[in-house]
Amino acid sequence: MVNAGRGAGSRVLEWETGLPTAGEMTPISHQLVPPALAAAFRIDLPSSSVDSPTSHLSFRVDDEDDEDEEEGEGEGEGGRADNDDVTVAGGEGVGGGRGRKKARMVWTPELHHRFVEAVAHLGEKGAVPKAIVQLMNVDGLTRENVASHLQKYRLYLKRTRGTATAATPRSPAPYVPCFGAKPAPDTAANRSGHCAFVSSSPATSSDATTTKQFSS
DNA sequence: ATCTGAATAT
DNA sequence: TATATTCAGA
Repeated sequence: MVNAGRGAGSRVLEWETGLPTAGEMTPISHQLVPPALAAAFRIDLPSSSVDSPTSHLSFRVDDEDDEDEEEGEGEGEGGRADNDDVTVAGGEGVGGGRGRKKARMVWTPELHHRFVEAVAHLGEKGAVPKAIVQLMNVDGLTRENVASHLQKYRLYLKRTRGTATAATPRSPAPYVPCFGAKPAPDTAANRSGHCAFVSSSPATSSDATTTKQFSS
């Protein structure tokens, strides 16, 4: 019931402009099993029940000093507070930073989501790495990281639009092209227009690997 | 100096 | 293979 009519093209314009706001459509953290019900059934949940959308915004980097790349599964965060600041793992973050080398950055879905939102709010015009990095406010994230990802992002958008001859049965494209809209005004309040996150991956249970970057 | 595109590396 | 990092050009 998604693809119904494909005759009117101008209808898409309205669709783009009438997109819901982020806060209006962020119930991604919907719990399949309510705590009360779980308690009633004595179901043992992983532990985390309510997690904020922008709480654990931190990407893990794989430290590959030697040639040993064997990592264990590190899972289990305990305390969580209203941390709006995003931090990056692998380095100190602020201050001097004496870090190490440059590990491979892992663009976690949440991090990528922030990236997409930043780009969407900046607009096609001001979607420059510098602005994105500053808007994201991610400690540890450098422009190179964003630039690289931005390149991929643009390519993905181009691909999605270029392949429009009949149909696209190859890539369902989990993301919705945000480029093309957003005039990027300076003083005007950016309100309408948001990147719709159509995740068509219900996942069996607890799957955090829903967003698999832009695959071909 | 920053941004974009392509090549390379893992 | 895919993704991230790095190089090189505008």
